[in-house]
Amino acid sequence: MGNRQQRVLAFVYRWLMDRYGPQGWWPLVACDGVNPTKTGATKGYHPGDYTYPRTDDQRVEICVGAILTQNTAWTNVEKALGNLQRAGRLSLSALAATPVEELRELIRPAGYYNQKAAYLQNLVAFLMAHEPGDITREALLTCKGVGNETADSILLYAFSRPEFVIDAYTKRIFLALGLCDERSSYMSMKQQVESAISPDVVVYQEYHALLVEHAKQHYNKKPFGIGDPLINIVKALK
DNA sequence: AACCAGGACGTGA
DNA sequence: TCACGTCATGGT
Repeated sequence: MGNRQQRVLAFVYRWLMDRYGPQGWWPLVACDGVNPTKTGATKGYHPGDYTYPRTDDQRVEICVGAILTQNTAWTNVEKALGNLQRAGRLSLSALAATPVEELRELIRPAGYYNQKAAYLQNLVAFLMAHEPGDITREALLTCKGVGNETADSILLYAFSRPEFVIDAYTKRIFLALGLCDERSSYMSMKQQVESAISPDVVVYQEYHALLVEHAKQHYNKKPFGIGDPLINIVKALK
């Protein structure tokens, strides 16, 4: 029964990669990656280069971005990250030394800045207290402010672990393609993909990024999925 | 002028 | 478990 879903998920990945090309997630402020074929925003992305993150600071930047982007447009996150970098606060030690009032002001453009400032301080303390090899999904989830998607984003993009990320876009697309229903849980969808696509950090990184890019084309205004060619293609698939 | 953005938490059924 | 209110800025 999972056999068709398996084929569909593999097909969708190839189709998206064919259409959009490598996405080069996660974006980094101090990264000069450029891909002229990419259709979406290219700033800070490094398509085809899977050697990131290269430094502890880049790892921290990804973790910070994962918190800041919660229910927030990435353009707003970029402003906050820019503030942090200009203030020299985009490192673990600098963040740990930043008073929460200052942190709030720096990340204000990302919204929910009171909550997120506290979440960031939690996460910074957590990261300082754990070795990279020591960081498990369960451990991350004990941080207040780190839920399923944020944990998986951190693991996949900052620590190169094969954890598939589900987000609101993924659910919209999977709904339209008949791969899940309205009340499918985060974990059920994650496990569905992870049992269909063998664990591979690069594939998981690209697949999630490709789903976001595709959703930005066809799934960010209601009714979702209008004009998405995948719907009919997948429907015709056996 | 609504509506949505790469969610998570606290609460009450 | 799960549905609902809350958190907040900025672009379309």
